[in-house]
Amino acid sequence: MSAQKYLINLLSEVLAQMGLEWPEKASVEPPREKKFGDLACNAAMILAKTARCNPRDLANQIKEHILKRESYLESVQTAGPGFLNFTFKKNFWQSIIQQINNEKKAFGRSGHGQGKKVQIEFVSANPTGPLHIGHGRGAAVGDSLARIMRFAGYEVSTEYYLNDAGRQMMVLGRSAWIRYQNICGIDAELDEGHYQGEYLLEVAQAIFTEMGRGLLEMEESEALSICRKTAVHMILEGIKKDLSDFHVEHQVWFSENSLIEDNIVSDTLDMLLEKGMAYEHEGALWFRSTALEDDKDRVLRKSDGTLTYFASDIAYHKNKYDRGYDLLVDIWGADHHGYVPRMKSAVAALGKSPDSLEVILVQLVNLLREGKQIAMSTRAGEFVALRDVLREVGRDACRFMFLSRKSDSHLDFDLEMVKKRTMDNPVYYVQYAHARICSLFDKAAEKGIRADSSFLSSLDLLDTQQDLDILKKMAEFPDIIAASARNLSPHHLSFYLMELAGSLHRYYTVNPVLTAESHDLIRSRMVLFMAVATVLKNGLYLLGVSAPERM
RNA sequence: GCGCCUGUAGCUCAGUCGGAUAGAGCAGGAGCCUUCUAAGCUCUUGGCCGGGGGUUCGAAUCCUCCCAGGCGCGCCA
Repeated sequence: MSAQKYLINLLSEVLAQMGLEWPEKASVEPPREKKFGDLACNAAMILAKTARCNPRDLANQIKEHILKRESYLESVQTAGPGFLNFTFKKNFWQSIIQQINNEKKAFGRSGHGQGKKVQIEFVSANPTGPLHIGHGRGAAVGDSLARIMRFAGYEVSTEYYLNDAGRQMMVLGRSAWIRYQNICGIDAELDEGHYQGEYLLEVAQAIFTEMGRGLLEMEESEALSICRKTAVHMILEGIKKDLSDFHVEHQVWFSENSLIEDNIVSDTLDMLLEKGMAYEHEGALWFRSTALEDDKDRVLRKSDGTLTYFASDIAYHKNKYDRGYDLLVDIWGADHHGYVPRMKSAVAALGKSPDSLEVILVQLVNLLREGKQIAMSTRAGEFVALRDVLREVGRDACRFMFLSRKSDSHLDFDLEMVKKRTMDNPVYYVQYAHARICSLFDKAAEKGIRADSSFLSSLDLLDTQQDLDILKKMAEFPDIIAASARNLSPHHLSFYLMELAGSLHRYYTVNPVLTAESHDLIRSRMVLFMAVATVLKNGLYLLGVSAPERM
């Protein structure tokens, strides 16, 4: 059991004895300064009003009650305006090693999510070109969040929504068609509305290789259809490869077209009409979003009869709910933030709580090289592709960088910096801690020293301040996972891993392991290191970053 | 004009449900390898938490007004 839970249970019992209840708002957390002990609680200050006495007196009463009991606590102190500061016995912390050793890969798992069914939809870039660096950030956040939430006891499914319907696809087909005609020596020009990217040249080349000049003989509509389908297929394959190279998994690929073909969109629109949430006006169909959270009504079907993306987006979200998810997480580029109110309105119109849709807005990535901005313009086709960045800086560094920031803060991504092996680029700091431990175990094996669970008996030798620092840090891991899941914030985990790696590096520098003064101490430190390696590896896995055994 | 996000050390950023004297890395300064990986460690300099008001035992955190930067406000996608 975690120290936090242990204390909350203990305090709840004691408070009950005193005729008080554990206040939900109270917190049990590590205090800023070590001299205040392992964990601090503010319950006395919160309860002071209802108990009608001053916080310090109340804290003292609670303390007296606790001291009458048998517990893992070494000391209880009151301090400041009414904090209760707790210090645990050393064996409480030492036992974390046994727990890690028992649970191994599962250490850090919890039932925090209570099996809640969650769907995370992310990337969902239109299949009109390769993924760029901004998509990469969303991909890293979504994939890691899925891993973290699964670990924290949620039932998570990941999904990519494929916009394979609508005008954009037509434009894409025409752009490829023009490229194809160019290859055939026909004078046709891309205009501003077309996709300019070089990758369409590859698409056109592929068609030419397959069909020769055959398309020129066809009706234009047929040729366009071939161009469109080939382009979408090839681009989609590229996107899938980019994602798998980035170790990003989407369990479901959901086609917008299928929503239309299966009449899910039209059924949804009918339902909105029935509920009075949609109305006809000037030949178009409108969604009455002002009745809910939006500041103006939105068009669902244009007067020319075509659907807006919003119409299929509503149908798509309805379909998600119909599949039984309790929580929908959408990860969008921050430039789409204006859609949040209308989407929340749509959710409400579907009869669901707006809180059952969480939109994570991922800020755009500012790509730099040695501090100088690299210009990016999607329209001109001059964006920097994710695959190029991966090739240059590597998957691990790229993912860790994306996951070391709050997703809604702007990210300066300096290519030269991300390649550096310094603390500007902490991924190596964390991985190095893991590699150091593995290397040490190789050395131990050479010397014929082995350490396994049979050495867990001498853990009481791990009693220095540095031992305890590292033990307490490891004990935090399950709570960090749960908090990252609850806040939909993978970056908490990145910062945690940097701290744990720091504890390990400090420990390593000062405390010899294989040349420690006694056999028991050697083994104790080895099992300590084994536990640290496990936690680092589990944490890195959740970030989608490798834990190398050698560097 | 309206709305959303951001503003914390020279730089890049953490700061969870409002908690104690605001943190980390980098950069600057001073040290540490005959010893398990120096991609490391130790010490140190550096702050009006954008600004003003408010809420309370207590505010970087909540409310309000202002300032600066980014983004969005279409029968576009």
